[in-house]
Amino acid sequence: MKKKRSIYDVANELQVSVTTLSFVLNGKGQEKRISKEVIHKIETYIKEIGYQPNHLGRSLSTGKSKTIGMIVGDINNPFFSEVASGIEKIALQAGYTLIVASSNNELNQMKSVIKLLNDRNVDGFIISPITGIEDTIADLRSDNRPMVIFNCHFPELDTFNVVVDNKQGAFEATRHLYENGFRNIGFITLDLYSQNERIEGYSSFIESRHLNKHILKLPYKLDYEQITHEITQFLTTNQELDSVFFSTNFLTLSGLKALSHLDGKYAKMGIVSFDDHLLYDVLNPGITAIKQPVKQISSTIIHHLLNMMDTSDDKRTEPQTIVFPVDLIVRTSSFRR
Amino acid sequence: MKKKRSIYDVANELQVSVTTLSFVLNGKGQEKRISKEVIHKIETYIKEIGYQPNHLGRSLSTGKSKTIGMIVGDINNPFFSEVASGIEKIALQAGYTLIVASSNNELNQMKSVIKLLNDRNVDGFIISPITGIEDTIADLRSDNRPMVIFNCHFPELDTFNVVVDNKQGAFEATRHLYENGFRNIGFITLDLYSQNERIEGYSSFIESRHLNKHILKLPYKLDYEQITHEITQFLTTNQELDSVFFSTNFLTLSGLKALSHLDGKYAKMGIVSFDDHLLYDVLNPGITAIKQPVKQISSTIIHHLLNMMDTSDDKRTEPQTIVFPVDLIVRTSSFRR
DNA sequence: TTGAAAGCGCTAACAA
DNA sequence: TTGTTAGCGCTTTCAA
Repeated sequence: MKKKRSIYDVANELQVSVTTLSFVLNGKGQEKRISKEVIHKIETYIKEIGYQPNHLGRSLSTGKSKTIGMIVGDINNPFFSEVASGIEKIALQAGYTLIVASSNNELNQMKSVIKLLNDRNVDGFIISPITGIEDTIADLRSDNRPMVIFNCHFPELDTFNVVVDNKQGAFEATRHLYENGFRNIGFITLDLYSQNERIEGYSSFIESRHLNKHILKLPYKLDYEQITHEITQFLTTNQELDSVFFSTNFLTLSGLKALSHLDGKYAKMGIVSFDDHLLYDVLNPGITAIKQPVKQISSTIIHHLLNMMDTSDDKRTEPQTIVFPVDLIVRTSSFRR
Repeated sequence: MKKKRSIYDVANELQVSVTTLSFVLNGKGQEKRISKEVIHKIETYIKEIGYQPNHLGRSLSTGKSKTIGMIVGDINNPFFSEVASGIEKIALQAGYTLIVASSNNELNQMKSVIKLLNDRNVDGFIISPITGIEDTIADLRSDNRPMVIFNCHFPELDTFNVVVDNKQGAFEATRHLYENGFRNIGFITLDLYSQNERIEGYSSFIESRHLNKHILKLPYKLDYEQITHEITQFLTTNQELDSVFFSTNFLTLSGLKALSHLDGKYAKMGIVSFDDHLLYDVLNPGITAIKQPVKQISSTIIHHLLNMMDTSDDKRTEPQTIVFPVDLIVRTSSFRR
């Protein structure tokens, strides 16, 4: 691997000082009153030889790595991968590189990737948190690290959060089933912090109509087969159910699998899923879903983070929680068939 | 943000020299014959204050960033995200951070992210290439940069490649339809380099039985709606088709959508998809698919790359192409119904 | 308008 | 066995 030219080499070849060169390289030519000719000469030469300043040297010197660390539950989850790719795009344009790491919803894993990213001197964090990580976040926060929390948040921490109205979404999904004549609505969810508001939304509607709650809260670390098995159990032991509201995409898939294995009666169950999926449109019946505004979420996250990273510690945006409404995409699965 | 201790600060506090400290920090204590007590003292203190050497300083000094750059077509594609997360896991354990960037199948985008990653001093590349990128890859190659090519490859470049037997897979998928009685098999694919072998596989089988080819090659940059539209067109203008083989996951989704909009006759078409998907199992009929061995692919890629990065330029593994076989997962969509 | 040089944090050759 | 010190490539203060 051929060694790249350093700024000294280039300065030498150009017969200018490194200072001058550095100024021009950083677009401070005007500001520092470098002569037009010199600026031109430098720029031409740079382009010609394709010189690129070494990022590491620059980072070490400036203390900024121009890197953003993002921690999601699981990058294979379409919601996360879409948010991540939306963010990546804008980050790139702003000169930042995005490093995405998965926590797999495990506390230790999450702590260790935060540490890793920290050791890598990321300039900012984007985190989808899980229970138990509060302290770590509080530490980063008190250290004044630019950071945006998304997907769910801890109200007791004064962080900058971007979330959707999970409670309202779950409430409406449940109501939607109710309004279509379903009275025994089951709710299948995960034992994850991010699901709490959805549970609240469901419970809140059920209580408001004095219906019976049927909640299945699954450990988050089960695989597809196991979840399908658990759901099958749940459905068969709760014969009165006429409809189900799934709290995530993945659960819906397992749930549909489970339903398809059961007898005819189940083919008529009402179904709603939290999180939309391209395939829901293709299925028969089409699956009614709560859709999160992914584009808006990702763009809000990255713009605020960029803003925080550009601003000096003291006058950063106030901590706040931005809540996006969700959409109910009505398809046929939520109707009586 | 509080300033972190440097190695000098710590050396001072410990009353040892930076050299000693650096050696111990890098696990060279034994090798450099540092006394057991000193090693112990250092390790204890390090742990106590939670000191972590600055990565940038280290990288600048060693010339290794301990970072791997991966370029995929689109991180939202489940195939890529699964390969990426498999790689990330192993890379992390080996002390490497993975940066994943999407090319969106655009040449310029791909060139610019390769440049970006290069400027970021990544130690190795993992690339899913597209047409037109040959020269860039050849440059990296002649520069002796550790690199693994996957998904598809250019036989004329002597790179290290990890691919599946696309041709054989497509051949068998087509044969499978044939053996189930379908005689007018359409093939819907994309205008991407990575699809060429699949086209060959299809063509090869069709020719071997003297059947008629029906190929729809779509521009890769269409969105879901447009693709659905094009497929609908294709199906209605080729009334003789009794089955379709879709070249990618995403095409299958659009295709199913298109089929669902057409009249009853289409409900009986034979269907096979290249690339499996969790949902294929849930659909009715279940979609028969060619499944790539994702785990093996990702593990092979990263292990070989780690190996290349650990080895001095001259005695690296010979360039070679590792080809994995694919599996045909038979479900009901490929039977006469 | 330009140059010299210190410093960012770390590694490792060399000296002691 | 430990300490000194010269880089790694860049930014930026200070002086000219």
